[in-house]
Amino acid sequence: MAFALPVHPMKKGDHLFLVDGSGYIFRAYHALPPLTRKSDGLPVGAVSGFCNMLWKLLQNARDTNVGVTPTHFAVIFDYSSKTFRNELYSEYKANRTEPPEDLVPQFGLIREATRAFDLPCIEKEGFEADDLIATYARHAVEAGGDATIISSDKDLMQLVGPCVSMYDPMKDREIRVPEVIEKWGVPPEKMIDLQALTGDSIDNVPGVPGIGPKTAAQLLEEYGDLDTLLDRASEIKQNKRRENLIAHADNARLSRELVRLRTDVPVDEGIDAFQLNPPDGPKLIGFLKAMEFTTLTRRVAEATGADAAEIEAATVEVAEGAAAHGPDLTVPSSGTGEAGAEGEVAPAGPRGETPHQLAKNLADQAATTAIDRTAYECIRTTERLEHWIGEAREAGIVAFDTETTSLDPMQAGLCGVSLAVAPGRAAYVPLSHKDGSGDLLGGGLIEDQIAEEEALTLLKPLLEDASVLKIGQNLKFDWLLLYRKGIEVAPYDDTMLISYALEAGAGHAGGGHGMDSLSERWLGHVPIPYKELTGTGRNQITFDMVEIEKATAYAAEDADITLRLWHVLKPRLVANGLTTVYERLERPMISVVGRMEHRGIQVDRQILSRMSGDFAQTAAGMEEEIYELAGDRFTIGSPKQLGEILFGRMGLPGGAKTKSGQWSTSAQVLEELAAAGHALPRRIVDWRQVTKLKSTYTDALPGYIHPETGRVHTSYSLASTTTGRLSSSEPNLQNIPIRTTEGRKIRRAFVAPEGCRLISADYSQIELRVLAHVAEIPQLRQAFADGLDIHAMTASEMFGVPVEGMPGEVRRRAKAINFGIIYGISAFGLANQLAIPREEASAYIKRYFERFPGIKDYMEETKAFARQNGYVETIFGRRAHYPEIRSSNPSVRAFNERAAINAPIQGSAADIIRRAMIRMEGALADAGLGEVKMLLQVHDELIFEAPVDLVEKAIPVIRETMESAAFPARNLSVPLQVDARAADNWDEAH
DNA sequence: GTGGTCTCCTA
DNA sequence: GTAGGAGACCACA
Repeated sequence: MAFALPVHPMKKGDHLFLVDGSGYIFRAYHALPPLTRKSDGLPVGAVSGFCNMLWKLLQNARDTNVGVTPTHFAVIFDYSSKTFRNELYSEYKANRTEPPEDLVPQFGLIREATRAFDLPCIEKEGFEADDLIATYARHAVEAGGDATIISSDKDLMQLVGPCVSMYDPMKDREIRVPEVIEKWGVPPEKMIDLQALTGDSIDNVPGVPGIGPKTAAQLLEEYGDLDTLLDRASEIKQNKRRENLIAHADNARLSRELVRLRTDVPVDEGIDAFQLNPPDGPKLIGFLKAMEFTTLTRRVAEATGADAAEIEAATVEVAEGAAAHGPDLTVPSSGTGEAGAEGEVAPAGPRGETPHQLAKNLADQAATTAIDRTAYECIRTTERLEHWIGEAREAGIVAFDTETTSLDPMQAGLCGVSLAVAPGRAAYVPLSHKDGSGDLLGGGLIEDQIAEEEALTLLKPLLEDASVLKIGQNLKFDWLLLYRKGIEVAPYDDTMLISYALEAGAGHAGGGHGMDSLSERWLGHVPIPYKELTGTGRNQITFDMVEIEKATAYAAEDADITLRLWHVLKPRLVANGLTTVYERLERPMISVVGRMEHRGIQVDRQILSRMSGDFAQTAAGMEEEIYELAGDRFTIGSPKQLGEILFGRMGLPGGAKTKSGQWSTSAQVLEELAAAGHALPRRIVDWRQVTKLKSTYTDALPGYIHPETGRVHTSYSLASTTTGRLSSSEPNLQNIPIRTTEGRKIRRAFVAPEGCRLISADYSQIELRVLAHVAEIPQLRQAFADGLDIHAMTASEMFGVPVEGMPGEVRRRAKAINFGIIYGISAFGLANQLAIPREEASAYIKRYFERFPGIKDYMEETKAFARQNGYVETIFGRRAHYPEIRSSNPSVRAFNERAAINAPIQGSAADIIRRAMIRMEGALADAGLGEVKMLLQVHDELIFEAPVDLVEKAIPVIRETMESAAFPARNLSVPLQVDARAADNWDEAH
């Protein structure tokens, strides 16, 4: 260990150690025993290896093969592998692997570990660790010192020289010039040329096909360097090798720029700041204890003379790739920002600008370059289509949009496809446009259109190409349409979901995250309205009847706008720390939900038809009685007429008024009148129930049965709630009745096919559990840990009534209060719910806050946060915006405050089930349960269809996946509980 | 035909 | 008291 020296600049004889932190993480993860976990399950294997390595280098470097003691020390990380270039091309990386889930939390922990060792933790936005290491190594040498790079990455070997060496901490092996030559056959200064020839499949550096390290070394030995080799490539005897070198010379030069490290990064910290100081024993021990590294804790205590028993474990936050570093989730890539931009984003600006400037320029360009609809091409031949596909491949990115005959992706026919490869460079491929000259059966196909099948055959490889990023707006629609046609679009981005991650609830003009409002908001451009082409109402035509010229302007514009929006919005994810939310919670839902919608659920038409008949008879009888009691025939379904009868002619005491000043005829009002002994209101309530069930469910559902699949395919909206919940429509399958016996029967029409069962798995009390976690309420946590009846526990705590033999009414009130808390309680609302005086409700709330003071704190903190920031966050970092929370109108403000209190709870629960859904297919497949299909989501419930013989095996897999869904991103302080059951129909399964 | 209002279904 | 979607009615075009 170095002595405590006064600050001094690095000088001759000094030795700088530069640890490649990001590289180490991946290497340690794979090299060390996989299942090192803390007692609470947190995986810490890589952190453990990292700490041991640091300690060894700091304490006993001389005893290792490094052989020298450092005077300066720094740990370097990738700021985020999503530097601008990854932002633009993250999907461009072939073979890019997502890090394993149990490695993810360790990214943040390793930074924490570095700080606990009191070592500089260096990263710089827009640059990779390798570039920083190269720059600092140069600084050290220029100051007359030496540098040792702690890494075994071949990408860094180009830096090795007389004063710079490398050290592989796993093998305790030094890497100097002879070692590089031994391993690669070339000296360090030729490593760049060697890598340019061999390429790198992980980082997607192209290189020259057919040339591996052996051949590359031999060629460089013979020709000296890459330029000479390429100039004299024609002399090479081997035919294939010569042709490849000539054909891929440009790739080799590009690759050289990708692998060359930059030594001129404008760093924020000088190397003088890396001077090594003695460790802060207690601080380090606190961290090590928190990690439960007992052996190392003991060693550090011995070496620093601290008493480990006296020191408390530190509190260590586990973030899922801490917000600002979410992009660290991808494997680091090589190359510099400027080189990566070469030839691919040429319009963006001169070389040498930082990646973020480049991204900003692209965004500005996308937003400000005028949209010229006359510049779009109409693609009418396969040759032109192939040309555009080539352009898309070259760009590595393509926005696309499908034009169809219907808004329902399960029914829609394809009219055409549009593509955009750069802002302003867009085209439309008409496939099935008609001129109306044909007969009524739809003849009159216009000539000079590529046949759909032919076009899709050409497009499929592009749409499925792992190295080309596809961009859509509301992509689930196009994804599902193409999925029906045997194309699985990947990889992709969705501008609607990016916008949603950025500002759910922000509520700007135009409402949501549709293309028209996004275009207006971000590009200042109003796209051609769809209705301008198709008309509206009874004269509306389908898109295939639109003139091709107009269709081209419209469709190509959509693709153009989508691409521009992506340039503008995608960088904002990084800037706002929302990349992780988008990549882990939003984007993966497209294919998961797309498949669910595609599967649909079987609905028994007979059951519904029979019920409709029964309901019709019942309602007819009721109507006669109602007319009798009212003394007149009227439209019972008209609240206005009903109000006039009840409160006008019959003179019953009116209760509440509606917004527009009418007497309310809500069920609540009618129930009160019925309780007061009036006959008519009771009949009305019953009639409404029956007609509601008939019109909304038993009559409507059969109309949604798909003509070909015979099943019902709902459509889930991924971006229409403020909190992160899904919504379901056409039909809405998230509001199928359950509360009443009559209504519940409708669920019996949702069935499993012959030989299968439906499995229903639902989270028990998930929102209260989330509340107990986020508000840190000890009694609630304990009650959940003990598996108690949470409402009874609440009642017992509040009213002092023992749980044994508690009256139902007492528990019911506590339950209402618990729900009220989740909804951002008000005395008014609780009084309403429980039909008690407001004063009494007030007293309940007061007592609740006294018993659970953490709740009050949570509410106040949440409101303050929302006022301060205009949004609130779920435990996974999803944001829900409440721009009106600062309204001067007290009722608007109060409403927003309640919503802001509710959103983190409802939204965290929504995030958890999203995580479960995203993992479910893989979990089932891993268990050999690929035939078990997830069909529906109802906020806290998932419905599956499974072959009978797989049901018993599937249930534990489903339950386990759901119960562990928060992990490892978050360690909930409360267990999640899932109840699951199987049956022939949804009623009995639930 | 479109849009607002009222009511009611779910978590 | 939170978050949704949908059907019926009705006034407006």
